[in-house]
Amino acid sequence: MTSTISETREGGAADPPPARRRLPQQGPTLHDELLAALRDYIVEGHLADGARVPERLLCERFGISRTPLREALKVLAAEGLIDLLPNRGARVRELGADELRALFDVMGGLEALAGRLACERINDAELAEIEAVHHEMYRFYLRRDMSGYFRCNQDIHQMIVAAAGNPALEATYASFAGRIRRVRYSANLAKDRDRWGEAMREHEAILDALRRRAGAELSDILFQHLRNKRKAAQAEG
Amino acid sequence: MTSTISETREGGAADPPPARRRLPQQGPTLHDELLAALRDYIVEGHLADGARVPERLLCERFGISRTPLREALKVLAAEGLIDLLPNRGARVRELGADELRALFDVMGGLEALAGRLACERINDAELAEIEAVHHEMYRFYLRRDMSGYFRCNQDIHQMIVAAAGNPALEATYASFAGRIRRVRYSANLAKDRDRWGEAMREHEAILDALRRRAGAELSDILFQHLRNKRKAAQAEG
DNA sequence: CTCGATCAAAATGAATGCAAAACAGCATCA
DNA sequence: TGATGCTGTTTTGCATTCATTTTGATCGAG
Repeated sequence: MTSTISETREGGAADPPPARRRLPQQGPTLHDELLAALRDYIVEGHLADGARVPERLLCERFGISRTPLREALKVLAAEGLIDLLPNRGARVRELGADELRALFDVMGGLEALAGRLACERINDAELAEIEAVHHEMYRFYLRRDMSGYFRCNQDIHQMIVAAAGNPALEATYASFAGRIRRVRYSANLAKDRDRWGEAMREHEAILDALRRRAGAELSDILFQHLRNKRKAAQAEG
Repeated sequence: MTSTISETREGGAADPPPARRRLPQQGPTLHDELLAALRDYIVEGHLADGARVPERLLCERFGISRTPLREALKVLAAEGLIDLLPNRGARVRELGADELRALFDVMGGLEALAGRLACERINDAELAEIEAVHHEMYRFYLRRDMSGYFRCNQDIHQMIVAAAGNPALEATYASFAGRIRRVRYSANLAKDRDRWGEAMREHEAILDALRRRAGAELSDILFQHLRNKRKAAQAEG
């Protein structure tokens, strides 16, 4: 990621503007890079919930003027990552339990759709890839390696969405995933051994339905899978 | 709609800026109104497919400067209504057959989700409302009144989405509906008597599943319903 | 006559400037 | 002592300005 936009480090806030480079705007637009950088910055959780997002500060941090920053903020507001209060600046959107549930349900619906579409298009090679990751995930499960398990888990869901071959779906899914990722729902499966096993069984069912190209069935499983995931995450607050 | 933003009429383009009023920014933000106005303007199809969207012109039309307009354009680009080519301005996004199919599929997935959620929450009063519109639609069908039929049809789908009680879903659904509405898919049911009857039967099934609160089943029906709708629309291109 | 290069005009991307609104601190008063 | 009104500062929203790129046209060569 050799981006033009680079965050100056977080700790020392008293940096003089680091001599803005004036490279001749080669390929990608400055605005787009800034947008992506800001989105990552927020999704990664560097800003506290409900925290003000002062323009001035971010301008200095990213070394740009207010105009492109404000454009990016409008887009992020439209995406639902921040709230834009008139004359009162931007705040990181806080997610109440209800909103979080709503987002999870939409994620479930999107995955359900992805599963249905994937059953129509997926070929054996793609399926084999997913199966490979699935087995890797199973090994992590046996070893009780949560971080590895999570990584595989996320990869599988992402691969199903990709297998749907629907760019609009993929983009929407990514957007919702970002909104949810902000939340620290440490769905701590280690403390809930039952849920972990249940999730593993659900994944077996997912793969089985996918192998059989059973679209409607896979759709249901995926939606319920997300539901259960949400419940496990919220139960533990 | 007594909006601050009002389009000057379309025909005469040689209007001098109509003495911009400087009211003290009362309630709603100027930017938001502009955004909504522009979105409507594009969704309503006032701009040809792939047409350039010249900033200057729109600035004069809406009586504002380029800054808020450009902010709105960024948002619309993020929503997928327009393409923003670097240094080459904005163009109304053209939808090829593939993209249109992808959008329809997502709409189908969203409606499927809405149906599932609606089955969990809907009460008898809401159900009765939908049934009322359904019967009204049936009367339009018997009279072969397409425009009335379409209106009811759209209302029903909207009501199902609303009954899901999920703001995020509702917003996403509205966004996709706007993107699709741009397309002139005159799903001319008059010419395809069979499809019209079939659609009517599908709606009967939808209502039946909703009455029985059969979420998964309704989900399938709605997705297939959208699929068939798309096929009918595209068959006639 | 067609194709390519050069140059003026327009449009875009970003920065700066300015007026209005919100915020913070202090003084005043009940 | 606590609430309230005033004032200076900061922040936001929009307009304007500047630099760069694209666009269109004219001219010339093959």
